Amino acid sequence: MSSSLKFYNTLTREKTAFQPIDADNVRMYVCGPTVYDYAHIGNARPAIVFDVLFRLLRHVYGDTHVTYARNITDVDDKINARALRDHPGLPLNDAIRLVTEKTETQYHQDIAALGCIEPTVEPRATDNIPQMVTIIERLIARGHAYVAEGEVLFDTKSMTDYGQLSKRPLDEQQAGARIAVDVHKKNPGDFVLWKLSSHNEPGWDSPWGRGRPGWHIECSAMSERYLGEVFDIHGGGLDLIFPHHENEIAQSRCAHGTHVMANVWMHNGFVQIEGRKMSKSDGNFITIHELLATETFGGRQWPGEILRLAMLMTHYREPIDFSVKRLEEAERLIAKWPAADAPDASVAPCPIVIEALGDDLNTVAAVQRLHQLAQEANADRALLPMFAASAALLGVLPKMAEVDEAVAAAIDALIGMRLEMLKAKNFAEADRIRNELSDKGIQLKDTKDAATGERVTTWEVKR
RNA sequence: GGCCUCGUGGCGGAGUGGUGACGCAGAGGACUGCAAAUCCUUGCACCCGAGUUCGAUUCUCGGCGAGGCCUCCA
Repeated sequence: MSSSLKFYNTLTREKTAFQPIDADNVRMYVCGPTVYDYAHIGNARPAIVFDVLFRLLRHVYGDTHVTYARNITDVDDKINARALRDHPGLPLNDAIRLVTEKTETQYHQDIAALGCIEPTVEPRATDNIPQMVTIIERLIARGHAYVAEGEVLFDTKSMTDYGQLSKRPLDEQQAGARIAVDVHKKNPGDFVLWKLSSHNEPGWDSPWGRGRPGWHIECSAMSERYLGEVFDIHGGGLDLIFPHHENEIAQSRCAHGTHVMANVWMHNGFVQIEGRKMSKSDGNFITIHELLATETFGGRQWPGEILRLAMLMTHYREPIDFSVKRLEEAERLIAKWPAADAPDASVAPCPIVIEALGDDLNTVAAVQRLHQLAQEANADRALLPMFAASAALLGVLPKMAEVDEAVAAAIDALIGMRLEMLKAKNFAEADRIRNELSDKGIQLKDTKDAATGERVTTWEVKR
């Protein structure tokens, strides 16, 4: 493979060349949503960022040679709470299913609007309980986990190099002293693999009784099932580094006896509002749905492609301060880009765009180049396919507006009338026609024929 | 307290040991009957201090400032 990809690896804190374990099957896992409520725009960032990465990998290694797994977390105490709150009359399992199905559907609609293509597999935690039990059994058998007071806990002291990802040695953690030190834990940093459920909590039978999994174990189980014990890339938000990913690593490595879980760990930065992390628990967040379908942000709705472009205008590891001004700039940019259908695979994207993306997903440079290509394509239609292929790689290609032939003919007729009015210097009538079309969302553009100096009018559907 | 990021013009943002990207907005102009679109021109910056260097925005150290993780969290 000639294209060279480099990614910043949280594990080493360095940008290094990417070498897939198997170029015929490049494997990536990304932590997906916990489905209890609308996803906020901060949740959209990893979905978009790793969607771009997925597209890039598919371009480099081939569409059928990349496996992208993104999970749905549908077992969680927040889901239970939401189910009890919203559907108090129903049996718990039914209430939970209502909450998770509704939220999952909404999530899929939201990120589809943001231009994200579907991952190869999207496993659910509840479909992988036996796999989790198997891993926990293995951890116990290998002396990395123990049972105490109805919980199965991971024994962090049993792993000599625990803390590599977050660079947080165990002894130093105690300085924080904010970890709830339960007496039944051998060490304060030990975390739950399995906990018993009461009657009004969802539960599954296990060797340790009817219970439910801890937070981290699902990703270990699902990544193993779909990607193998060791895979190429694991992604997620910065806040997952500790404890979630650290503990995933501990579980997977100790269960499998491997030196790494994933070779490359990539983490996206936060979306901020007024300089602070957007967070559900802090209450300062705006949902994707609100941006798309309501006027709560900036007094208007925002198309998904604008939200996506605004997101890609900042490097994925940097924080983004979400603002109306930023969205407006994205809108101005995209408004100048030509619409096109995605070309077939025979049209190569611009090498500069590929190179930019290959340099630790430098979407900023890629978008800048795209903007140049757009201007070139506007001047010379022959360059349109390359622009379109490049834009498609980023997932930000403006779609051709659907206009049927009869309408187009009517527009052309009106344009013909306007040109006649102009020749007759009947400006009032000419402007009336222009305004009439404008009101219907048709923007006229007057240019001059270079050879004859004659006025030439073209039109497009306003975006 | 421990551990991580980051600090570039009005805004967004690359990048580099040595001619101060680029985009958006702004200003001026061309074109136009007037617009829109397009094109041309243009002002504005590298947190502070010390060090290394012939030379630092770029390297080192120290400040200051912002944010994050250590508790559910993308």
